[in-house]
Amino acid sequence: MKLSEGVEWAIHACALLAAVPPRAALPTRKLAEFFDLPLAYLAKHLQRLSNAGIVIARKGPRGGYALARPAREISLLDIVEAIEGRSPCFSCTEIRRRGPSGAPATAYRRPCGIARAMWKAEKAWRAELARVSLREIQAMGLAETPAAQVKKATAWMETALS
Amino acid sequence: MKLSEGVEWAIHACALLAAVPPRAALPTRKLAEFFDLPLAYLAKHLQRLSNAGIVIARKGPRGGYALARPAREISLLDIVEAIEGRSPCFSCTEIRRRGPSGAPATAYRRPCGIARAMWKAEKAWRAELARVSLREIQAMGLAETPAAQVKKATAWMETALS
DNA sequence: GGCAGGTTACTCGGATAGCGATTGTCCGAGTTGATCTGG
DNA sequence: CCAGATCAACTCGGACAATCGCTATCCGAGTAACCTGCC
Repeated sequence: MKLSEGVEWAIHACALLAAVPPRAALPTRKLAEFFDLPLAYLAKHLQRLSNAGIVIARKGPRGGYALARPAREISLLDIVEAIEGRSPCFSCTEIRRRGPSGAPATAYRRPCGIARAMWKAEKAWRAELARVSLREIQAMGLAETPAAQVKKATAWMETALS
Repeated sequence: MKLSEGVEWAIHACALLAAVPPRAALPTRKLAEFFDLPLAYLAKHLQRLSNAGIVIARKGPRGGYALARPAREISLLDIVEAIEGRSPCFSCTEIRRRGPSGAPATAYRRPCGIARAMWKAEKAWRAELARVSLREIQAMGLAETPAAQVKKATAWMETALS
């Protein structure tokens, strides 16, 4: 039960993309430089985000990635699902049917109670993630980062886009 | 982001142990037989439950496993954590400190906002799992299983304990 | 008949291989911007 | 000086290895019941 670290990378990357001016794009190379992460592997995660329709890719010179929607309309859940997949964490293998006191599927009217409980908890988790938007994440980051670092980042962004 | 199937096995096993009369114990062999699961692998998970103090192991003839506490005092969270571990799903590697606009740890007063959001969602998930007790799981299973199967299971249990 | 000791069989527990998924990496396809040439 | 075609560099995208954790298994340690022999 461990989320891949790619989730963390993807969220940070999206948060940075939220700060990119409209009509501009940030290439993988620059993103990797900003976070000091391995370029090739970060590219793989950005590719996932692209496939999920969260970011838009632009090829060629002056190309790169940009958010596909306003930051307010992107939730943490969107990003997590893009990286980790949309399949449920808990998969019911219908153990109750097996063994000496089991019965064929037709005998059971409702899904397994254990699975229902697990799925309910999972739903609560997803709901909490869906509630927080990338916009809020970005705002939090700006508010809680030392002013000196924010200035550095702003300057870096300008040189990266020029 | 996938829970190991051992979690499902452990919960089913605990639910069955909840039906065992007081002072009696059910060995791994019988549990594996009841669910038609590989004995050696199921044993590994029961071992985890034992280490976590959820079940009590009794060695020797007429030995086996029994719940360490009343079913009402065992939550799904206890079982999940016993199998999957107690470490948080999302681990923050402090990406914000890295790269050209990073700063040493002392510059940041609060934990990373992304980590806080992820942990909050995780907390909601855990809370939901902690809310449902093994007692409820057992009751659900009894209520929703066809009467014929319940009778079979009861008979099986008597022969298993004799 | 009761009791003590030894035996036996049954149980758990940790240490040990195999495999799939995540991690990590690479080069080719595609596109855009700049350049160069001719009018 | 301008327009068009060419070129070249930069970008993403999917295909390809390596490593780690989950899956699966085994045999040894320990214990409680049982059986036997003796008192």
